[in-house]
Amino acid sequence: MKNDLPKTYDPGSVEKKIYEKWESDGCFRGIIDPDKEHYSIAMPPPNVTGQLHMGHAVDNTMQDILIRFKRMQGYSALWIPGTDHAAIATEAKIVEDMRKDGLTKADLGRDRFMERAWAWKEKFGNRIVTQLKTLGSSCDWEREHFTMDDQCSKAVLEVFVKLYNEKKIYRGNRMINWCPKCQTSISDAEVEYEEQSGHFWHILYKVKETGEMLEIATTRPETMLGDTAVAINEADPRYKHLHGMHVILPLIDKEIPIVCDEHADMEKGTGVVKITPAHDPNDFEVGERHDLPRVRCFTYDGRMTGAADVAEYEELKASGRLTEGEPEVLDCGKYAGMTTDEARKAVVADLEALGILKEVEEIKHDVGTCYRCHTTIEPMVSKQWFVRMKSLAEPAVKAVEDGELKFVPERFNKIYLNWMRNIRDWCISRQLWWGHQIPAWYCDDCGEINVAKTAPCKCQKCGCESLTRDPDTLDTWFSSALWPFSILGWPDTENEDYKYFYPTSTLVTGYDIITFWVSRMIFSGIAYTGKLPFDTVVIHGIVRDSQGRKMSKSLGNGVDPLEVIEKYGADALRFMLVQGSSPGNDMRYSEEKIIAMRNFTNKIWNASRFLLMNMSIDKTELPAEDKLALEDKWILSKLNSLIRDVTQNLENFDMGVAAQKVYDFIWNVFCDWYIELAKNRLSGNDEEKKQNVENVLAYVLTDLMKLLHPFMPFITEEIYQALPHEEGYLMLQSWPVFRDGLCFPEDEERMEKIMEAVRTVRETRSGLKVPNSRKAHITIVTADPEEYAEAGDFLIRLAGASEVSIAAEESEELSGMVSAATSDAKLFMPLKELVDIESERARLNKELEKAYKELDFVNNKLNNEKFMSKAPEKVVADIRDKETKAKALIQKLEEMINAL
RNA sequence: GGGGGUUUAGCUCAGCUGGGAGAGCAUCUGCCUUACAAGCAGAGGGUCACAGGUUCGAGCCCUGUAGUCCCCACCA
Repeated sequence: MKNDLPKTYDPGSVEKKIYEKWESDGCFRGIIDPDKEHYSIAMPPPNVTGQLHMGHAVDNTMQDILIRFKRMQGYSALWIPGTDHAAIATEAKIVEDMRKDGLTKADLGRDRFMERAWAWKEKFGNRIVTQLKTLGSSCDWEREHFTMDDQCSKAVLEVFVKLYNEKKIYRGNRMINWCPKCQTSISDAEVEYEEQSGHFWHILYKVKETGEMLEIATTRPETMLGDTAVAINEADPRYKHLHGMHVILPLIDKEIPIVCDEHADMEKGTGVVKITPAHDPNDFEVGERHDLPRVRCFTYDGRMTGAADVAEYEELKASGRLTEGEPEVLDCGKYAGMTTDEARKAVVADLEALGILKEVEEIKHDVGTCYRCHTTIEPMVSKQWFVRMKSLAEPAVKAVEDGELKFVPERFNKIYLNWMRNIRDWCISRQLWWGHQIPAWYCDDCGEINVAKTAPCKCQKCGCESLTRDPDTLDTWFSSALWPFSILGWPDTENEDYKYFYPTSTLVTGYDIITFWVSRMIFSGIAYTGKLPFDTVVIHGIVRDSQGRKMSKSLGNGVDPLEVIEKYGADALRFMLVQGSSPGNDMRYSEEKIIAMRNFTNKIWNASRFLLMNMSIDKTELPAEDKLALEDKWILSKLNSLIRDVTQNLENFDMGVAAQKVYDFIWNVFCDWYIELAKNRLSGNDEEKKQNVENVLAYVLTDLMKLLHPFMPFITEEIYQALPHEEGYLMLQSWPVFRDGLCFPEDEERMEKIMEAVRTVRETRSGLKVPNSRKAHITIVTADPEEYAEAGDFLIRLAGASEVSIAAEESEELSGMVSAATSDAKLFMPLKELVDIESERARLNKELEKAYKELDFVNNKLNNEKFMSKAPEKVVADIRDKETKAKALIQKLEEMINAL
């Protein structure tokens, strides 16, 4: 007997204690067991920059639900956690942090900077781990990884060298996205477009040969200094006479050719477009086609180039180190040193002064910005490392087309395929220090590129021993692309973990990183391990604030999951995040919702408390079938269906639906009905009955705790431990299975009839405003009294009956009583004084009206020949059943009205 | 410019392959019924955005329209 349990559930005191026990007893450990099938998940590694936010909470809750479910189902489950070094994001934060101390990267130098960075990583990486534990994540911490640890770094080197040798990685001067603030290149995927208002400046360029003025529109006049051509469309009748001619570039009076190129669209603007091959992706391509010189007029920190920049270029040229395709540098003269914004103003002013600024148009256009710092991106030609994507993308496209890998929900297949089919070469070098340094050494003598896993002692070409390592690091996604197998020991393919747990099973992540990460893991897995890294990608949405806005630091509307857990418990938070959500859709956070879930934990707590207070058994054993009461069979049968449904839902990744069903069952079936009915036997004197009902209660509650466990691991474990139970933890028990022997459809039906009677009485009493204390002797008149054998106890317990008589026929003495009807029975209550005959008649007539409406509906169907001939049997049978019931109800009601 | 999501009760959202519309919160009524007032019992509240179509039957399938959100794209 335990009646000392507190009336409200206190998650704070329970959760931490349980997690520690699980962990110290090794419950999270993935075990290599050849007799079992494996189920593994690689956790999307949170960045070491920050702390847990709601996004992580959803992501990890969903993974934990799956892993706990599969673990209980008997799979050898492994969930590998870890963190990501998040190159650019982390470096930016570290640099910011350094600035507080008045330091810059240059002040510290690379080695000391890295020391500082690692210290940062330790601090924030650990914080994330603690936070994931608070959520209840059942991951194997002994296998925790970090994208820059030895094992992951080894995989990175392996891949880089392999791809380089296969000529799938190359270094070249190509158009890249440059972030002047982060001072690094970024990949196409990392550019975010923002609508900004800007201008269209119409500038007049003079044609050298004819002297006429050509009108050219641009949004970026400052780039004109780097123009090396203007383009027209070959077919454009307006400019046919200009083929092969030249224009004089204003401001610097440089002669540049007029070229014909498909890029020039006759429909747009004036049909003439300036070409700046070094600073515009399209122009770059035009330049390629026409072999135009590339002239760079911006520096890497976002200013106009000047004499010093030119000198630097000349020096490089003189040393013979200039690589192919490297742009020339222009001395912008009076504009040199200005920021691009300043230069734009100056250029426009000068053009205007010259009288060749024909028009200024206000426009809105999309401007590329850095996804980390939202600085405007400068497209630049720059020498970077690239991955040739075509051959890698092909099998990755095919895998999804062929259905070997699927996204849940399915619509994300499309998004993925669209991206993968249109992929361009991936710029993987970053001008950062925090990351995997590129394993390339340049010969100081001959310039040869030496790529190797370890520093070579001499140049492979000329044998010179003076080598300089490429200072750049790799895109952070380069290492995370290898995550599912690098954490399992690849490239050591003989590693036991790799052999057993790879490929992983399911990937759970948000739709926002499908292109960044998911797609790259897919092609990487295929290319390097020969296998897809997972077979299913479960996509969830993002958590928004209560007004539907994205949670963000700048809005200050973020909700800290830890504070929520502190206040309401991890179980409540987890349940809120999945219940009522659907795959791939965003959800809103609201305090009301989480309170509702906290209330649910409390409901569970109290239901369990009630059981424990009445519990005399110390071992749960389901009574033999003939010892089961009607309500026992009913709940067991319902539970059986619940097990089947919830299992199915979880297997389909419908976690929201599964959660909802368990919630409904616990609250509206188990608590509201079964526990109330159980009280009949619990408070009686029959020891055997008492034991039987205790067993059923414990049995059902135990299974419910199992079904709920993946969603609410803590409270279920706590309750399980308090109930009579098998040795060990709930989290390691086996998942309930559907049992043929526990299907009692007839009993379910009989029970539903009695429940209908209970509801009808309650409804009637409520309509009459009968005080709760006022009990009544209820008479049930039914053609089949057997069916209602148990109804007496139920009505007494649940419907304010003092006594219940069951009769096959109506007798004299029932006349003058308040009456109500179900389709199967008439119910009489001596509450006459509460109602006069007219209002009683009105009440019954209202019921009757409803019944006739029902009959109308049914008749409509039955008289519809097409329906009768085409509708499936089951539907027709259902209608016929309703007809019978409606008719019965009408008959009963009419008799009652007549008897008034 | 292309693609996708979404539109269901006052609010937030479910609704599985088409078979008479659901939950939580909020509202109203009555209850401290010995697990729970963070609770119990009952009630009200919806032309499922709009217009067509397919079907015996449409919230669900098809076409179009509108609102809203997002993604992708090189628009000078």
